[in-house]
Amino acid sequence: MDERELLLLGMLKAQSQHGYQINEVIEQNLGHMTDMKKPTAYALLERLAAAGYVEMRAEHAGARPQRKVYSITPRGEQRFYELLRRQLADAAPLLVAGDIGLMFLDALPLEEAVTLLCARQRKVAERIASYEQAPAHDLGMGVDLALEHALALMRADHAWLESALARLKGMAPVEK
Amino acid sequence: MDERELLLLGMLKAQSQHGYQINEVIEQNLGHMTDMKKPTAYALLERLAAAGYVEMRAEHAGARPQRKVYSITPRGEQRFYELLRRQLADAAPLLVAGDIGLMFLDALPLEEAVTLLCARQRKVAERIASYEQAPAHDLGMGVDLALEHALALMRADHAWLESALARLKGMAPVEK
DNA sequence: GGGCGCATGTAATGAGTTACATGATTGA
DNA sequence: TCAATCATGTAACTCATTACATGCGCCC
Repeated sequence: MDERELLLLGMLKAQSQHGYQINEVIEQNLGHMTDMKKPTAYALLERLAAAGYVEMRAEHAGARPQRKVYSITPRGEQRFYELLRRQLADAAPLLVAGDIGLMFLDALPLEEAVTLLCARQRKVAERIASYEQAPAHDLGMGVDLALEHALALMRADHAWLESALARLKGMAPVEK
Repeated sequence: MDERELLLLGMLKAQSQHGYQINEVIEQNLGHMTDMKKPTAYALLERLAAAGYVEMRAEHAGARPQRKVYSITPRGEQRFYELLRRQLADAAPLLVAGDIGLMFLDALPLEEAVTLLCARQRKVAERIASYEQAPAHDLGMGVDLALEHALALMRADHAWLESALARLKGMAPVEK
């Protein structure tokens, strides 16, 4: 949750924006980094405004619907740096949901387990490919770093699956 | 959420248990795999019972407090296999909270960024060490697989930090 | 009899998602 | 005029967490 706050503050620090804009950037450019949904972002922006971290000014200027442009406040900048420092120094526990499945792998016949993990590996490969051709940086070099980090983890995941599959296949045909 | 259901069903498939027992195993042996808290587990068990996936029978046998022993039902086993297959074949999006921080790294002076990432790397190293001396397997070989997988990812994380730090340090002293 | 371990929860709170609602403008 | 896009949400629901509550038995 903190990371979503950091994301919004960071985006507003780079440039004042209205909610729709923010949601567009998230959907189109940052889909790899967060899965925050639109209503969540709108609600968070309101909470940030209530906390005094951002300011809202209505703007039904020339354009069509009235929009609410948010800008970061000095207190918001402080908050941004606080969250940023905390998150950079912190190592998230890194719980992968799929690991629970791995735990019970031996409940299935080896052959099927291999098939399923192959499918998983294929999906990981696809995701890697989609990250690799990500649409260049928009918000500075940090985004590249983050993307690279995500890629490194996914490649490790793929490699681990490779070795696990090799081992599983190795023990499969013994019992026949 | 599905993975928590899978975890409980898997544990009950291996052996009928009461809630307290399950929570103990989770706290003591599976702390690396899930962060589910006690009240959550109790509530989930009730939901599973309501759904007909597990059966509950009260047992105020010899021992002290009355306990509720849960056993998996045939429908529960079906559900278990369904969830297991889905999760084995599925590649979770793998969103790491810390990546958001990385995105805004350039908002800090290089030197400080390096210090903070060093701290993060240290924490990752500690976590790796704690996983490495994990208390052997309890629930079959699958647990070892899952642990190994988690370790592989953490080692990749550590290695990536190493290379990123090297690069950052390389560009630091230019501007002085 | 006082504290610890066993065993089960409840209540309050908050965060997030999905699906839906609303209304204005622009282009075909 | 109809659909798409812009722009903002609300309502209902689910899930999870935290902090607290309860009560029994065992051991010192």
